[in-house]
Amino acid sequence: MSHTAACEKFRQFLTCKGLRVTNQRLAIFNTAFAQKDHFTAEQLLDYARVVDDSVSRATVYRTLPIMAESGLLREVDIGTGEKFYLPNTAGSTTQVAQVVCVDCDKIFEISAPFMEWYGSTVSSKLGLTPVSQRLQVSAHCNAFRDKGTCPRRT
Amino acid sequence: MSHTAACEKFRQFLTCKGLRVTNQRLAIFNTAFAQKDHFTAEQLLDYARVVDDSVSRATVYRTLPIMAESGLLREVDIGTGEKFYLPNTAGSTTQVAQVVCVDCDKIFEISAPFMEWYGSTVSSKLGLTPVSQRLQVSAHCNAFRDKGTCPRRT
DNA sequence: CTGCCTGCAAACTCTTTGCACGAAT
DNA sequence: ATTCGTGCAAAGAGTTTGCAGGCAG
Repeated sequence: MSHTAACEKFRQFLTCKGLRVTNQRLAIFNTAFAQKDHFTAEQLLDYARVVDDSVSRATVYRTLPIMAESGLLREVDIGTGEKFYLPNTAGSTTQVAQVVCVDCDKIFEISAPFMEWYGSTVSSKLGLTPVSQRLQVSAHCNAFRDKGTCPRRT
Repeated sequence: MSHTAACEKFRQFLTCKGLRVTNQRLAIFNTAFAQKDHFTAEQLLDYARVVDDSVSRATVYRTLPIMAESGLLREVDIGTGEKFYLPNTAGSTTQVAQVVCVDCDKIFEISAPFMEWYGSTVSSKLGLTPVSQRLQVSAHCNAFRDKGTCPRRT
């Protein structure tokens, strides 16, 4: 999905939900959707302020859940205290797992369609209806272990 | 593993690591290991204070990572802001997934040995060595949906 | 005795919220 | 003209940490 098409979808989503299309929301959305990698709320604030310096931290935090609900952004919680976000360029129904390198702080997104099957199977045995599932692998970097550094390292 | 055997293992772990066997650490460990279900740091503080009212919040928070490292306690992070803990009565190498009911706030622990295989497979493709993996399913309670309540509800 | 361990309270991180002003519809 | 959205700063939750005194080894 192109950036402009995504932006149009976001505007539609806002209108559809009775929410207003404000400059701040657009600036935040455009900045978020332009990212190539995972980012945090704080990073998004910095980036969005370059485009529109009137954007505040509060609005970023208030807009992130809206964008996530629209399906245009994915939220990733790897248990480090802060949440990460990622443009959802693929279809929103894709099931993905994360592989997190503890040396490089890099997050890899891996397609894992079997997760949904697992969630359904296990839930039904407990009399539950699955809502979502997440699968995360923490790993060490071989390159870092061998050479003391890694090309992916920040 | 019996409670007394576990306590002995904990003492050994402390000594082995050059850490001191204090009354507070023992009170916290015994309280934690007596739990039948998941508990939070704050709950553990309350429970431990019944046994030894000199136990402080700081010491609970400092002891929890030690107990987790010893393998006698498992740490479960379901992304709700607070961590949960659970006595590790089975062997420490057991791979478990969690099913979290969003209606009842109940956490089910489910054996999922394939997680380890998945972690290894995916990691090796990325030049990584797996450290740990977690698989969590969020689900709604059918009983709650149908009757507006659930026997597991707190 | 030595120095790790402790309780207390303050600090910290990330996120949420109350309020009065400002802008979208 | 309404009403929702906004920035600011303070509050909030959960956890960590600096410090002076206390207890294990």
